Amino acid sequence: MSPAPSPARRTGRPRSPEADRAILEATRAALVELGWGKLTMGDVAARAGVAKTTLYRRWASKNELVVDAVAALFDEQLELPDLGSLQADIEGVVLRFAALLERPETKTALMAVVAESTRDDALRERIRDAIVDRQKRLVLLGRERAQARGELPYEEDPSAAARTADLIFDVIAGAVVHRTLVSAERVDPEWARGFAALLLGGLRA
Amino acid sequence: MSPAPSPARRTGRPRSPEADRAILEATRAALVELGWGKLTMGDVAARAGVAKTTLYRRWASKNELVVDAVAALFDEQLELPDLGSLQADIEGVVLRFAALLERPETKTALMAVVAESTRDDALRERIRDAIVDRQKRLVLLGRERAQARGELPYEEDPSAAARTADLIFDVIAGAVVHRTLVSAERVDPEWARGFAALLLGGLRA
DNA sequence: GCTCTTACGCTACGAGCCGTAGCGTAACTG
DNA sequence: CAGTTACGCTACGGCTCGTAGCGTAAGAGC
Repeated sequence: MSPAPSPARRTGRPRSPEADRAILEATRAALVELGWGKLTMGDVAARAGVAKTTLYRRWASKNELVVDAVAALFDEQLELPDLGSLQADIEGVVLRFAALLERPETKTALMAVVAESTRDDALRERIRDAIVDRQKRLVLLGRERAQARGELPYEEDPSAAARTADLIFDVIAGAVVHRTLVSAERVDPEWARGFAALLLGGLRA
Repeated sequence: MSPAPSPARRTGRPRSPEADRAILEATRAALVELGWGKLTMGDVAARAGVAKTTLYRRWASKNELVVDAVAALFDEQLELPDLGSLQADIEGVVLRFAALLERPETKTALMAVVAESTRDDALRERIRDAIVDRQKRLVLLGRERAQARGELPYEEDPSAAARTADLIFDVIAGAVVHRTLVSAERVDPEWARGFAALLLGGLRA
Protein backbone atom coordinates (compact mmCIF):
# COMPACT_ATOMS: atom_id res chain seq x y z
CA MET A 1 0.00 0.00 0.00
CA SER A 2 2.78 2.42 -0.69
CA PRO A 3 0.89 5.46 -1.76
CA ALA A 4 2.64 5.83 -5.04
CA PRO A 5 3.66 3.53 -7.86
CA SER A 6 7.16 4.87 -7.71
CA PRO A 7 9.82 3.13 -9.79
CA ALA A 8 12.96 1.93 -8.06
CA ARG A 9 14.81 5.16 -7.49
CA ARG A 10 17.87 5.72 -5.41
CA THR A 11 19.29 9.02 -6.51
CA GLY A 12 17.92 12.51 -6.85
CA ARG A 13 15.51 14.38 -4.67
CA PRO A 14 13.26 11.99 -2.74
CA ARG A 15 9.53 12.35 -2.76
CA SER A 16 8.10 14.22 0.14
CA PRO A 17 6.28 11.84 2.49
CA GLU A 18 4.64 14.93 3.92
CA ALA A 19 3.04 15.57 0.57
CA ASP A 20 1.77 12.00 0.51
CA ARG A 21 0.04 12.41 3.83
CA ALA A 22 -1.32 15.82 2.96
CA ILE A 23 -2.78 14.55 -0.31
CA LEU A 24 -4.48 11.54 1.24
CA GLU A 25 -5.88 13.63 4.04
CA ALA A 26 -7.09 16.27 1.62
CA THR A 27 -8.73 13.55 -0.45
CA ARG A 28 -10.71 12.32 2.52
CA ALA A 29 -11.72 15.81 3.49
CA ALA A 30 -12.83 16.61 -0.02
CA LEU A 31 -14.83 13.41 -0.19
CA VAL A 32 -16.80 14.42 2.86
CA GLU A 33 -17.57 17.86 1.52
CA LEU A 34 -18.05 17.20 -2.15
CA GLY A 35 -18.76 13.53 -2.54
CA TRP A 36 -17.29 11.38 -5.24
CA GLY A 37 -18.92 12.94 -8.25
CA LYS A 38 -17.79 16.49 -7.63
CA LEU A 39 -14.37 15.65 -6.33
CA THR A 40 -11.75 17.07 -8.66
CA MET A 41 -8.04 16.51 -8.78
CA GLY A 42 -7.41 20.21 -8.83
CA ASP A 43 -9.39 20.70 -5.68
CA VAL A 44 -7.51 17.98 -3.84
CA ALA A 45 -4.22 19.48 -4.89
CA ALA A 46 -5.27 22.90 -3.66
CA ARG A 47 -6.40 21.54 -0.30
CA ALA A 48 -3.16 19.65 0.13
CA GLY A 49 -1.11 22.72 -0.71
CA VAL A 50 0.43 20.87 -3.58
CA ALA A 51 0.67 21.40 -7.31
CA LYS A 52 -1.69 19.40 -9.47
CA THR A 53 1.25 17.96 -11.32
CA THR A 54 2.65 16.53 -8.10
CA LEU A 55 -0.58 14.68 -7.63
CA TYR A 56 -0.47 13.16 -11.08
CA ARG A 57 3.13 12.09 -10.58
CA ARG A 58 1.92 9.70 -7.88
CA TRP A 59 -1.55 8.60 -8.80
CA ALA A 60 -2.60 7.98 -12.34
CA SER A 61 -6.31 8.36 -11.68
CA LYS A 62 -8.88 9.51 -9.19
CA ASN A 63 -9.85 5.91 -8.53
CA GLU A 64 -6.48 4.81 -7.27
CA LEU A 65 -6.06 7.90 -5.19
CA VAL A 66 -9.35 7.34 -3.44
CA VAL A 67 -8.67 3.66 -2.84
CA ASP A 68 -5.46 4.51 -1.06
CA ALA A 69 -7.07 7.36 0.83
CA VAL A 70 -9.75 5.08 2.18
CA ALA A 71 -7.62 2.01 2.74
CA ALA A 72 -5.84 3.71 5.60
CA LEU A 73 -9.12 4.04 7.46
CA PHE A 74 -9.69 0.31 7.35
CA ASP A 75 -6.37 -0.42 8.89
CA GLU A 76 -7.09 1.89 11.78
CA GLN A 77 -10.44 0.57 12.70
CA LEU A 78 -10.50 -3.11 11.93
CA GLU A 79 -9.42 -5.23 14.83
CA LEU A 80 -11.02 -8.14 16.53
CA PRO A 81 -10.59 -8.20 20.28
CA ASP A 82 -11.53 -11.48 21.89
CA LEU A 83 -14.91 -10.90 23.47
CA GLY A 84 -15.24 -14.35 24.94
CA SER A 85 -17.78 -15.95 22.64
CA LEU A 86 -18.42 -16.30 18.94
CA GLN A 87 -21.70 -14.44 19.27
CA ALA A 88 -19.95 -11.50 20.91
CA ASP A 89 -17.09 -11.57 18.41
CA ILE A 90 -19.49 -11.41 15.49
CA GLU A 91 -21.43 -8.57 17.07
CA GLY A 92 -18.20 -6.74 17.70
CA VAL A 93 -16.87 -6.95 14.19
CA VAL A 94 -20.26 -6.02 12.77
CA LEU A 95 -20.44 -2.92 14.89
CA ARG A 96 -16.89 -1.90 14.08
CA PHE A 97 -17.40 -2.37 10.39
CA ALA A 98 -20.69 -0.47 10.54
CA ALA A 99 -19.06 2.40 12.40
CA LEU A 100 -16.51 2.61 9.63
CA LEU A 101 -19.18 2.60 6.95
CA GLU A 102 -21.15 5.33 8.64
CA ARG A 103 -18.34 7.78 8.19
CA PRO A 104 -19.33 9.79 5.15
CA GLU A 105 -15.97 9.59 3.44
CA THR A 106 -15.84 5.83 3.78
CA LYS A 107 -19.21 4.91 2.44
CA THR A 108 -19.13 7.21 -0.52
CA ALA A 109 -15.63 6.31 -1.51
CA LEU A 110 -15.96 2.59 -0.97
CA MET A 111 -19.04 2.26 -3.13
CA ALA A 112 -17.64 4.48 -5.83
CA VAL A 113 -14.43 2.56 -6.23
CA VAL A 114 -16.27 -0.75 -6.13
CA ALA A 115 -18.50 0.52 -8.91
CA GLU A 116 -15.51 1.50 -10.99
CA SER A 117 -13.81 -1.78 -10.27
CA THR A 118 -16.52 -3.64 -12.14
CA ARG A 119 -14.87 -2.36 -15.32
CA ASP A 120 -11.27 -2.16 -14.19
CA ASP A 121 -9.46 -5.31 -13.18
CA ALA A 122 -6.38 -3.52 -11.91
CA LEU A 123 -8.49 -1.41 -9.65
CA ARG A 124 -10.27 -4.46 -8.33
CA GLU A 125 -6.94 -6.02 -7.53
CA ARG A 126 -5.94 -2.90 -5.66
CA ILE A 127 -9.14 -2.94 -3.66
CA ARG A 128 -8.70 -6.59 -2.88
CA ASP A 129 -5.20 -6.09 -1.54
CA ALA A 130 -5.89 -2.87 0.28
CA ILE A 131 -9.24 -3.62 1.83
CA VAL A 132 -10.97 -6.92 1.22
CA ASP A 133 -8.23 -9.35 2.12
CA ARG A 134 -7.55 -7.54 5.34
CA GLN A 135 -11.11 -7.89 6.42
CA LYS A 136 -11.16 -11.53 5.50
CA ARG A 137 -8.43 -12.21 8.01
CA LEU A 138 -10.85 -11.30 10.74
CA VAL A 139 -13.16 -14.10 9.68
CA LEU A 140 -10.36 -16.61 9.83
CA LEU A 141 -9.24 -15.35 13.19
CA GLY A 142 -12.77 -15.48 14.59
CA ARG A 143 -13.20 -19.03 13.42
CA GLU A 144 -9.96 -20.17 14.96
CA ARG A 145 -10.98 -18.72 18.28
CA ALA A 146 -14.41 -20.29 18.11
CA GLN A 147 -12.87 -23.65 17.31
CA ALA A 148 -10.48 -23.31 20.22
CA ARG A 149 -13.45 -22.58 22.47
CA GLY A 150 -15.28 -25.60 21.13
CA GLU A 151 -18.03 -23.48 19.60
CA LEU A 152 -17.34 -24.66 16.09
CA PRO A 153 -16.06 -28.00 14.79
CA TYR A 154 -12.73 -28.27 13.03
CA GLU A 155 -13.33 -28.85 9.37
CA GLU A 156 -11.17 -31.51 7.81
CA ASP A 157 -11.35 -30.71 4.12
CA PRO A 158 -9.29 -27.54 3.74
CA SER A 159 -10.95 -26.49 0.49
CA ALA A 160 -14.39 -26.86 2.03
CA ALA A 161 -13.18 -24.85 5.00
CA ALA A 162 -11.98 -22.12 2.68
CA ARG A 163 -15.32 -22.05 0.89
CA THR A 164 -17.12 -21.75 4.17
CA ALA A 165 -14.91 -18.89 5.24
CA ASP A 166 -15.57 -17.08 1.99
CA LEU A 167 -19.27 -17.60 2.44
CA ILE A 168 -19.25 -16.23 5.97
CA PHE A 169 -17.24 -13.27 4.85
CA ASP A 170 -19.64 -12.38 2.07
CA VAL A 171 -22.59 -12.79 4.39
CA ILE A 172 -21.20 -10.58 7.14
CA ALA A 173 -19.71 -7.84 5.02
CA GLY A 174 -22.53 -7.95 2.52
CA ALA A 175 -25.27 -7.69 5.11
CA VAL A 176 -23.65 -4.77 6.88
CA VAL A 177 -22.96 -2.91 3.66
CA HIS A 178 -26.44 -3.53 2.34
CA ARG A 179 -28.11 -2.49 5.56
CA THR A 180 -26.05 0.67 5.78
CA LEU A 181 -25.92 1.82 2.19
CA VAL A 182 -28.87 0.35 0.36
CA SER A 183 -31.51 0.05 3.04
CA ALA A 184 -29.96 3.14 4.59
CA GLU A 185 -30.67 2.15 8.15
CA ARG A 186 -28.44 2.14 11.17
CA VAL A 187 -26.58 -0.93 12.33
CA ASP A 188 -27.26 -0.64 16.05
CA PRO A 189 -26.43 -3.18 18.75
CA GLU A 190 -29.89 -4.68 18.49
CA TRP A 191 -29.52 -5.36 14.80
CA ALA A 192 -26.04 -6.75 15.37
CA ARG A 193 -27.43 -9.09 17.99
CA GLY A 194 -30.17 -10.35 15.71
CA PHE A 195 -27.78 -10.80 12.85
CA ALA A 196 -25.19 -12.63 14.92
CA ALA A 197 -27.87 -14.93 16.28
CA LEU A 198 -29.07 -15.73 12.78
CA LEU A 199 -25.60 -16.44 11.51
CA LEU A 200 -24.67 -18.48 14.54
CA GLY A 201 -27.76 -20.61 14.17
CA GLY A 202 -26.81 -21.33 10.58
CA LEU A 203 -23.24 -22.16 11.45
CA ARG A 204 -24.26 -24.73 14.02
CA ALA A 205 -26.61 -26.50 11.64
CA MET B 1 -41.42 4.97 -12.39
CA SER B 2 -42.61 7.10 -15.23
CA PRO B 3 -39.41 7.81 -17.08
CA ALA B 4 -39.76 11.56 -16.81
CA PRO B 5 -40.76 14.00 -14.12
CA SER B 6 -43.28 15.52 -16.46
CA PRO B 7 -45.71 18.08 -15.05
CA ALA B 8 -49.42 17.56 -15.56
CA ARG B 9 -49.92 18.53 -19.17
CA ARG B 10 -52.87 17.96 -21.39
CA THR B 11 -52.38 20.23 -24.35
CA GLY B 12 -49.65 20.66 -26.90
CA ARG B 13 -47.47 18.08 -28.55
CA PRO B 14 -47.14 14.98 -26.38
CA ARG B 15 -43.79 13.51 -25.53
CA SER B 16 -42.66 10.70 -27.71
CA PRO B 17 -42.76 7.38 -25.83
CA GLU B 18 -40.53 6.05 -28.56
CA ALA B 19 -37.87 8.52 -27.51
CA ASP B 20 -38.21 7.35 -23.92
CA ARG B 21 -37.56 3.78 -24.87
CA ALA B 22 -34.74 4.67 -27.21
CA ILE B 23 -33.01 6.75 -24.53
CA LEU B 24 -33.24 4.08 -21.85
CA GLU B 25 -32.03 1.43 -24.22
CA ALA B 26 -29.18 3.62 -25.39
CA THR B 27 -28.24 4.26 -21.79
CA ARG B 28 -27.95 0.56 -21.07
CA ALA B 29 -25.94 -0.02 -24.21
CA ALA B 30 -23.60 2.84 -23.40
CA LEU B 31 -23.13 1.53 -19.88
CA VAL B 32 -21.95 -1.80 -21.22
CA GLU B 33 -19.48 -0.23 -23.59
CA LEU B 34 -18.22 2.72 -21.63
CA GLY B 35 -18.99 2.07 -17.99
CA TRP B 36 -20.31 4.65 -15.62
CA GLY B 37 -17.36 6.97 -15.52
CA LYS B 38 -17.07 7.56 -19.24
CA LEU B 39 -20.76 7.64 -19.96
CA THR B 40 -21.75 11.07 -21.24
CA MET B 41 -25.14 12.57 -21.83
CA GLY B 42 -24.14 13.61 -25.31
CA ASP B 43 -23.20 10.08 -26.20
CA VAL B 44 -26.47 8.66 -24.95
CA ALA B 45 -28.38 11.23 -26.96
CA ALA B 46 -26.46 10.39 -30.09
CA ARG B 47 -27.05 6.67 -29.67
CA ALA B 48 -30.73 7.21 -29.11
CA GLY B 49 -30.98 9.40 -32.20
CA VAL B 50 -32.21 12.23 -30.04
CA ALA B 51 -31.08 15.76 -29.34
CA LYS B 52 -29.21 16.32 -26.12
CA THR B 53 -31.79 18.90 -25.09
CA THR B 54 -34.53 16.31 -25.33
CA LEU B 55 -32.64 14.20 -22.88
CA TYR B 56 -32.32 17.02 -20.38
CA ARG B 57 -36.02 17.82 -20.68
CA ARG B 58 -36.77 14.45 -19.11
CA TRP B 59 -33.93 13.64 -16.76
CA ALA B 60 -32.20 16.25 -14.70
CA SER B 61 -29.05 14.24 -14.13
CA LYS B 62 -27.11 11.20 -15.21
CA ASN B 63 -27.93 9.53 -11.93
CA GLU B 64 -31.66 9.57 -12.39
CA LEU B 65 -31.41 8.48 -15.97
CA VAL B 66 -29.33 5.47 -15.06
CA VAL B 67 -31.60 4.50 -12.17
CA ASP B 68 -34.56 4.37 -14.51
CA ALA B 69 -32.60 2.59 -17.19
CA VAL B 70 -31.62 -0.15 -14.79
CA ALA B 71 -34.87 -0.38 -12.88
CA ALA B 72 -36.60 -1.86 -15.89
CA LEU B 73 -34.22 -4.81 -15.81
CA PHE B 74 -35.20 -5.64 -12.26
CA ASP B 75 -38.85 -5.80 -13.16
CA GLU B 76 -38.14 -8.23 -15.95
CA GLN B 77 -36.08 -10.65 -14.03
CA LEU B 78 -37.30 -10.70 -10.48
CA GLU B 79 -39.99 -13.26 -9.87
CA LEU B 80 -40.31 -15.99 -7.34
CA PRO B 81 -41.86 -19.19 -8.66
CA ASP B 82 -42.90 -21.63 -5.99
CA LEU B 83 -40.23 -24.29 -6.01
CA GLY B 84 -41.79 -26.42 -3.31
CA SER B 85 -39.56 -25.69 -0.34
CA LEU B 86 -38.03 -22.72 1.40
CA GLN B 87 -34.56 -23.98 0.63
CA ALA B 88 -35.36 -24.19 -3.07
CA ASP B 89 -37.07 -20.81 -3.06
CA ILE B 90 -34.06 -19.14 -1.50
CA GLU B 91 -31.71 -20.80 -3.95
CA GLY B 92 -33.94 -19.70 -6.78
CA VAL B 93 -34.09 -16.05 -5.85
CA VAL B 94 -30.36 -15.98 -5.15
CA LEU B 95 -29.58 -17.37 -8.58
CA ARG B 96 -31.95 -14.99 -10.30
CA PHE B 97 -30.57 -12.01 -8.51
CA ALA B 98 -27.04 -13.11 -9.25
CA ALA B 99 -27.82 -13.56 -12.92
CA LEU B 100 -29.08 -10.02 -12.97
CA LEU B 101 -25.97 -8.71 -11.26
CA GLU B 102 -23.69 -10.50 -13.65
CA ARG B 103 -24.96 -8.47 -16.56
CA PRO B 104 -22.37 -5.76 -17.06
CA GLU B 105 -24.81 -2.91 -17.34
CA THR B 106 -26.56 -3.90 -14.13
CA LYS B 107 -23.63 -4.26 -11.84
CA THR B 108 -21.84 -1.13 -12.92
CA ALA B 109 -24.93 1.01 -12.86
CA LEU B 110 -26.32 -0.31 -9.61
CA MET B 111 -23.15 0.28 -7.65
CA ALA B 112 -22.63 3.69 -9.16
CA VAL B 113 -26.05 4.99 -8.29
CA VAL B 114 -25.84 3.51 -4.81
CA ALA B 115 -22.57 5.33 -4.35
CA GLU B 116 -24.10 8.59 -5.44
CA SER B 117 -27.13 8.01 -3.27
CA THR B 118 -24.98 8.21 -0.16
CA ARG B 119 -24.91 11.96 -0.74
CA ASP B 120 -28.27 12.48 -2.42
CA ASP B 121 -31.42 11.70 -0.50
CA ALA B 122 -33.73 12.17 -3.47
CA LEU B 123 -31.73 9.68 -5.45
CA ARG B 124 -31.84 7.19 -2.62
CA GLU B 125 -35.59 7.53 -2.53
CA ARG B 126 -35.76 6.88 -6.23
CA ILE B 127 -33.61 3.78 -5.87
CA ARG B 128 -35.72 2.56 -3.02
CA ASP B 129 -38.94 2.89 -5.00
CA ALA B 130 -37.59 1.58 -8.26
CA ILE B 131 -35.48 -1.30 -7.07
CA VAL B 132 -35.16 -2.09 -3.39
CA ASP B 133 -38.79 -2.24 -2.35
CA ARG B 134 -39.61 -4.50 -5.25
CA GLN B 135 -37.03 -6.99 -4.18
CA LYS B 136 -38.20 -6.87 -0.62
CA ARG B 137 -41.60 -8.11 -1.69
CA LEU B 138 -39.97 -11.38 -2.67
CA VAL B 139 -38.81 -11.89 0.89
CA LEU B 140 -42.29 -11.36 2.24
CA LEU B 141 -43.76 -13.69 -0.35
CA GLY B 142 -41.22 -16.38 0.37
CA ARG B 143 -41.92 -16.19 4.07
CA GLU B 144 -45.67 -16.47 3.58
CA ARG B 145 -45.21 -19.57 1.51
CA ALA B 146 -42.87 -21.11 4.01
CA GLN B 147 -45.32 -20.42 6.80
CA ALA B 148 -48.12 -21.99 4.79
CA ARG B 149 -45.96 -25.06 4.30
CA GLY B 150 -45.21 -25.19 8.01
CA GLU B 151 -41.50 -24.55 7.47
CA LEU B 152 -41.52 -21.36 9.48
CA PRO B 153 -43.58 -20.33 12.48
CA TYR B 154 -46.01 -17.45 12.29
CA GLU B 155 -44.62 -14.53 14.21
CA GLU B 156 -47.08 -12.76 16.43
CA ASP B 157 -45.47 -9.40 17.01
CA PRO B 158 -45.83 -7.58 13.67
CA SER B 159 -42.98 -5.18 14.32
CA ALA B 160 -40.65 -8.03 15.20
CA ALA B 161 -41.77 -9.79 12.05
CA ALA B 162 -40.96 -6.70 10.01
CA ARG B 163 -37.52 -6.45 11.58
CA THR B 164 -36.85 -10.06 10.77
CA ALA B 165 -37.91 -9.57 7.18
CA ASP B 166 -35.61 -6.58 6.84
CA LEU B 167 -32.77 -8.59 8.30
CA ILE B 168 -33.32 -11.47 5.90
CA PHE B 169 -33.50 -9.08 3.01
CA ASP B 170 -30.22 -7.41 3.87
CA VAL B 171 -28.55 -10.77 4.38
CA ILE B 172 -29.69 -12.23 1.07
CA ALA B 173 -29.21 -9.20 -1.14
CA GLY B 174 -26.06 -8.15 0.65
CA ALA B 175 -24.39 -11.51 0.39
CA VAL B 176 -25.13 -11.87 -3.29
CA VAL B 177 -23.98 -8.36 -4.10
CA HIS B 178 -20.83 -8.73 -2.04
CA ARG B 179 -19.95 -12.08 -3.53
CA THR B 180 -20.50 -10.83 -7.05
CA LEU B 181 -19.05 -7.35 -6.92
CA VAL B 182 -16.54 -7.20 -4.10
CA SER B 183 -15.24 -10.73 -3.93
CA ALA B 184 -15.79 -10.88 -7.68
CA GLU B 185 -16.66 -14.54 -7.76
CA ARG B 186 -19.52 -16.33 -9.43
CA VAL B 187 -22.70 -17.22 -7.65
CA ASP B 188 -23.14 -20.74 -8.92
CA PRO B 189 -25.72 -23.32 -7.81
CA GLU B 190 -23.29 -24.76 -5.33
CA TRP B 191 -22.75 -21.46 -3.60
CA ALA B 192 -26.48 -20.81 -3.61
CA ARG B 193 -27.06 -24.17 -1.96
CA GLY B 194 -24.52 -23.48 0.74
CA PHE B 195 -25.87 -20.04 1.37
CA ALA B 196 -29.48 -21.19 1.52
CA ALA B 197 -28.54 -23.94 3.94
CA LEU B 198 -26.75 -21.46 6.17
CA LEU B 199 -29.65 -19.05 6.17
CA LEU B 200 -32.20 -21.76 6.71
CA GLY B 201 -30.31 -23.11 9.66
CA GLY B 202 -30.32 -19.67 11.21
CA LEU B 203 -34.00 -19.15 10.58
CA ARG B 204 -34.96 -22.35 12.34
CA ALA B 205 -32.90 -21.54 15.40
C1' DG C 1 32.15 21.48 -2.22
C1' DC C 2 30.39 20.20 -6.92
C1' DT C 3 27.62 17.74 -10.22
C1' DC C 4 23.93 14.66 -11.26
C1' DT C 5 19.41 13.35 -10.76
C1' DT C 6 14.88 13.64 -9.48
C1' DA C 7 10.87 16.15 -7.23
C1' DC C 8 8.50 20.30 -6.89
C1' DG C 9 5.58 24.60 -7.91
C1' DC C 10 3.87 27.30 -11.38
C1' DT C 11 1.80 28.52 -15.74
C1' DA C 12 -0.31 27.56 -19.88
C1' DC C 13 -2.66 24.80 -23.11
C1' DG C 14 -5.95 21.85 -26.20
C1' DA C 15 -9.40 18.85 -25.48
C1' DG C 16 -13.76 17.19 -23.86
C1' DC C 17 -18.08 17.45 -21.43
C1' DC C 18 -21.50 20.06 -19.00
C1' DG C 19 -25.97 22.31 -18.88
C1' DT C 20 -28.53 26.12 -21.02
C1' DA C 21 -30.40 29.41 -24.43
C1' DG C 22 -32.36 30.57 -28.69
C1' DC C 23 -34.40 29.46 -32.85
C1' DG C 24 -37.44 27.40 -36.31
C1' DT C 25 -40.26 23.38 -36.98
C1' DA C 26 -43.43 19.40 -35.77
C1' DA C 27 -47.42 17.43 -33.45
C1' DC C 28 -51.52 17.46 -30.92
C1' DT C 29 -55.79 20.08 -28.53
C1' DG C 30 -60.02 22.71 -28.55
C1' DC D 1 -57.64 27.91 -37.06
C1' DA D 2 -54.93 29.54 -32.93
C1' DG D 3 -52.66 27.93 -28.84
C1' DT D 4 -49.46 25.01 -26.60
C1' DT D 5 -45.89 21.92 -25.99
C1' DA D 6 -42.07 18.81 -27.80
C1' DC D 7 -38.38 18.36 -30.87
C1' DG D 8 -33.83 18.94 -33.47
C1' DC D 9 -30.19 21.86 -34.17
C1' DT D 10 -26.59 25.14 -33.16
C1' DA D 11 -23.90 27.78 -30.25
C1' DC D 12 -22.05 29.19 -26.03
C1' DG D 13 -19.45 30.07 -21.33
C1' DG D 14 -17.67 27.41 -17.83
C1' DC D 15 -15.39 23.77 -15.82
C1' DT D 16 -12.23 19.78 -15.45
C1' DC D 17 -8.98 16.96 -17.45
C1' DG D 18 -4.23 15.46 -18.19
C1' DT D 19 0.14 17.09 -20.16
C1' DA D 20 4.13 20.05 -21.34
C1' DG D 21 7.60 23.30 -20.35
C1' DC D 22 10.10 25.99 -17.32
C1' DG D 23 12.99 27.39 -13.37
C1' DT D 24 13.95 26.02 -8.72
C1' DA D 25 14.68 22.89 -4.51
C1' DA D 26 16.60 18.85 -2.26
C1' DG D 27 19.07 14.81 -1.66
C1' DA D 28 23.01 11.17 -3.61
C1' DG D 29 27.62 10.24 -5.09
C1' DC D 30 32.21 11.71 -5.87
